[in-house]
Amino acid sequence: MRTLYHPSLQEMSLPTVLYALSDPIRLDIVRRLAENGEQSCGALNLSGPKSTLSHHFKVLRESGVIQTRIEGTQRCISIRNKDLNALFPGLLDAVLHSLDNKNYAELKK
Amino acid sequence: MRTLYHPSLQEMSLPTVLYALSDPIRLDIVRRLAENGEQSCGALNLSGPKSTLSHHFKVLRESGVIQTRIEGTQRCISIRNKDLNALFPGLLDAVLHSLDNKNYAELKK
DNA sequence: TCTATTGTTCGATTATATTCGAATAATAGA
DNA sequence: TCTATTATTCGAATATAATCGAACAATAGA
Repeated sequence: MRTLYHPSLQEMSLPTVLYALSDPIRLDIVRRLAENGEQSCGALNLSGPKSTLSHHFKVLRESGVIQTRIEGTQRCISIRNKDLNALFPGLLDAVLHSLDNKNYAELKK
Repeated sequence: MRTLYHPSLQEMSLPTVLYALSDPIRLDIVRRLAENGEQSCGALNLSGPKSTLSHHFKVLRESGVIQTRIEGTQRCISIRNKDLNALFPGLLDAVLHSLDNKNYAELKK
């Protein structure tokens, strides 16, 4: 828990990023971060067991989609916009716009 | 084998499409289809066991990424461009451009 | 120092995916 | 009808991922 792994640009890959984004809960996290900017994990106000959410934060972080900044007892997470756009231009925007474009009832349960 | 399932627009979802695209082999298939248009499975000239490749074709098809047209003993597959762009505007282009943008050595083995 | 807060990590269970040989299906052509 | 071609499906083995309670870690504040 001391240090949290973040991949370098070289370590990031498209399949891994797409995989991280292929889960409704994780998409929901990314959408909230895109709307409201950096937030602590708790501030996202997600439902479900903490350990499950922590797992999803980890998948997103280790794929390079988000970064985690430690501040006291909190973990402030945000989207790695710059890095994502450098490697995969337009991808994140397309994903976020698609979320607006379509109904994802499974995200709202 | 008589009929091959294709999801309707309503049945397609972003997580499922992203998942289908999150595999190097499947990304390779999509890239080849984007470059050369509709082709029979065999014409793609992919390496590896047929049953494995057939599995990947199925994942792509059942997610809505590709469509399969039966012609004799062959299966002609192509990207569902129109449907993908209607539901997830810009997503496929971003994925394809990302493939050009970055090196994916793991695709070339 | 004690306690509350905020998350992570561990470990076990369950679920889902991947892989690929063998069998099968459908068709074309001789 | 027989055979080759093309690809899917089956089934079993292996691998990977999701879930979540319980234990743990780190810090803030009283």
